Amino acid sequence: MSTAEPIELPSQYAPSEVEGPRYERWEKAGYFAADATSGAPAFSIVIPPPNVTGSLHIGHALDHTLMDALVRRRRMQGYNALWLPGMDHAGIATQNVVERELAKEGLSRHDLGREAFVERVWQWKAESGGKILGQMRRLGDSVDWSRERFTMDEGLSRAVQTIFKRLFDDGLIYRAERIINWCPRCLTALSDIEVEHSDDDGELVSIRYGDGDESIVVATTRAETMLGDTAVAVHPDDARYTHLVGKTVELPLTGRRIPIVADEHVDPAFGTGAVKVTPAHDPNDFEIGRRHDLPGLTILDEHGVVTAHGPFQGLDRFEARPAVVRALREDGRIVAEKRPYVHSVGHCSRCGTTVEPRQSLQWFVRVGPLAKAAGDAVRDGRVRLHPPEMNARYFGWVDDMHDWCISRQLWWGHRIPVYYGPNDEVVCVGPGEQPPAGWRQDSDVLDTWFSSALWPFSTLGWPENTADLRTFYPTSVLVTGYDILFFWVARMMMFGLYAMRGQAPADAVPFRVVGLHGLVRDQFGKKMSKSRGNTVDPLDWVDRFGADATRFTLARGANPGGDIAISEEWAAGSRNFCNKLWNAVRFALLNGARRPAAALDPAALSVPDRWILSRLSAVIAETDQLFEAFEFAKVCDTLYHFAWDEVCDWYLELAKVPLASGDEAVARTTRQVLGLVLDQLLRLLHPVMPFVTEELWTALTGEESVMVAPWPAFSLPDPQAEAEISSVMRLVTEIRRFRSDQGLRPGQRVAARLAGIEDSTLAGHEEQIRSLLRLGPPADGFTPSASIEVEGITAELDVAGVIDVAAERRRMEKDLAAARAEAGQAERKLANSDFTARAPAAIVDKTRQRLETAQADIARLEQRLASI
RNA sequence: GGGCGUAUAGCUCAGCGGAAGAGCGCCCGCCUUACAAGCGGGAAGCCACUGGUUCGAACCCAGUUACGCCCACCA
Repeated sequence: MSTAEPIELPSQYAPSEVEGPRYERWEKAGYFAADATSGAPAFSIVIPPPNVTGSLHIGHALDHTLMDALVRRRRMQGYNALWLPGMDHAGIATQNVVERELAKEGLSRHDLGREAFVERVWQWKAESGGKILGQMRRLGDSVDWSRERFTMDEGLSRAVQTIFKRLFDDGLIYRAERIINWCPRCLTALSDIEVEHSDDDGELVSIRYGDGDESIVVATTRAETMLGDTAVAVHPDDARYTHLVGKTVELPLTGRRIPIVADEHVDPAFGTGAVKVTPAHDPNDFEIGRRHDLPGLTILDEHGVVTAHGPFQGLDRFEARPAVVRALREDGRIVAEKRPYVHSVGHCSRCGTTVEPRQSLQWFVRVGPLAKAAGDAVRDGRVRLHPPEMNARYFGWVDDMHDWCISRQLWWGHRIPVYYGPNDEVVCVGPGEQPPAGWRQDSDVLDTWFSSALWPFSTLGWPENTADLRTFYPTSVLVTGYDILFFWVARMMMFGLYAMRGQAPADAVPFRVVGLHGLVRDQFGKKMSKSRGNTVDPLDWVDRFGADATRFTLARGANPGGDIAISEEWAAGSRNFCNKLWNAVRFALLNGARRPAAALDPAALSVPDRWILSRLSAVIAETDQLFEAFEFAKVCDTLYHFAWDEVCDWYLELAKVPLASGDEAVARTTRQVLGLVLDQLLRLLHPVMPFVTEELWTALTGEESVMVAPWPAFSLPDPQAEAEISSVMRLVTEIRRFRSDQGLRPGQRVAARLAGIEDSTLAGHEEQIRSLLRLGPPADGFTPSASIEVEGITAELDVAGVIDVAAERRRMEKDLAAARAEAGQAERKLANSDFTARAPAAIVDKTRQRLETAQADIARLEQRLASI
């Protein structure tokens, strides 16, 4: 009720006392849980599953803030909102962690054996995995814990096996001998996206193969691979070498003779125009080898150590390289060396080891038709990317995708459901099926991304036709950083469209909208990295500034697709904003304001009331529109300025007069409006700042939770009140400026007369203007010694003896110069007949008004300058 | 080697065809009874450069320069 007793809050907001208990209460109340049987429209988001080995970093904090804001808003809007949490088993990463643990005990995974090792990983997961889930609670993530999933759990494993079988039966999964990226440390194949390229220093050596007229010079940065050369290739049209094509040359150090072949792939303009061909250790050479039926000679084992080549046997590839060069030099074979030679080198994204291209037998997904469908879904608008500028990148990727190597020589992961018979027969086994007795299963596991590609539907129960799947698929939005648009988003698109293709075409997509945000960077826009020492631990911020401040800082920087620069100062600013809200509500409660129980009586509203309600209406509409457009930064900015600049700086100050007036009817209305405005504001802010809004809103309303309060839909526009209050603001600001310029103490009461106000639109606002400016009434002996004129009202102040005439003159001269410039500009424009004839009438009118205002200012200032 | 993006106040960024904006920082003055995590006032920008389109350009077009990112099997 609006007549409630005053409540006094502490003068500062203490997040740490609020956040833990509030989260627990929400969870216990079941507010996070979605309902598959609800008739309400569904809204669903699946979390990008963090690695089970991971902990919350600032990028997650951003991601989660945005998702939580979307979900919380939808929930308040009455949607059946689901935010589904879970984790990724993170094949290589997790296996590495557990292997490192074993190493401390002096063991390797081979000492345990496969079964025991996998058991050990599960044990590790139970004990130390999922740290990040606890951290999500600290952030305030409103996820449905009852639906938490893990990519290796039983249901998801069934989904993996099911889709593998389908793809296999459709001929979209095949096994082939190919050159793949091999990590000699992790001892597994890697897909292209698990390889990171960097420009490294190397050495380019030119080597002469053969002798005399029958010799040819090739260049390489990987000299050791010459041991595996099985040909030299030249361009078919290269006249320099036509006499050699079809002949053989002696390969130095080996005594082998290798053929010279002609192949279109060779660029005759590059180097000598001759290329050494190592089919087993280079993807291009592999293709050349296939075209010319050349044997592949593997010279490195899985550790990258040279096998069976005389003096080089047993040398690591990086030891073998200089050793081979040395031997060639002694043999007089090196014709040129270039060092350093910068070239692009691939590294394992997990451990940084230089990747070795290696010929081996692996499983692949034939991506052609899948990628085509993934591209089409965006092209025809079934899936929209936000911001749309990301389309080009997306198409660039899906339209030119190479087949995906999905087998990994690891133990932790989904084992490939293929069995081999005694005579190498192959069978792919679906869920529930039994392989023929005695057949052995493929020893490889699947790429982690294979299971995460199923995430939007495997988590909802697919391949069963569950209520969750029917209700929440396709998911509404996918929120993630643009950096994994290709890694993950494109793959979910491929598999989602494939697995769900039985549904209506529009409903097979895994999500309808992809909201892409940028990377979190430091205050200078630099990438965060441990080596730079500029990383931010979001939990440290949660501890020091509160979860809301951390979230607000991130959301406030989140322009669509753009990177986000943050620093501690920004977090402190957000914390200050929390405190500002706290104190605004504190003020309201001290004055007995509460959210009104009944509708307001429009007739009782004062102009300031009508103004703030009108502004509130506009802000609600704007917030809605910005949320729909994923304009999180602008949502935050809009609400920040409304709360601080309008509600606190002006409305609360204006409200002090009626609250102190002693007129109970007037005070009651003000309390009601104050209660209403704060109630609505807190609801608007709740998606981004859940904790402080909850604490304040429950105090203000006495109700259970703002989480389940309806989203604002209030509208009471009042242009007349807005115009009046903006006049008040101009007058007050102008007088404040005068006082400040004149060095008058803000607290000092100055007697003033507001001449002309009785006849102006501001007639009813005199008391408030006096209150805002601490102006006293003109008493006996009042002698105006300075005057400020704004909008036809002349404020005469009795400041004799205090006023600095020179300062005042300077100020007026400055204003005058500005007014003259303004008038001149407008005049010139209006003198241009092209402008008056061709510009829209509204623009011309506006310019005319500008001119008139400026001219009036000039006249006024000139007169006052003359009289001062 | 391809593709994309960005250049606006000291810093980080909005604005994207009709009078240059925000946050932080900076300067001046204030403990004014919600808040000093605060209040009031203020300074600060040839909107990268050069041309073009337009009555009008920070905004559209072309070129230049400088950064940044993504993709790529160049020996």
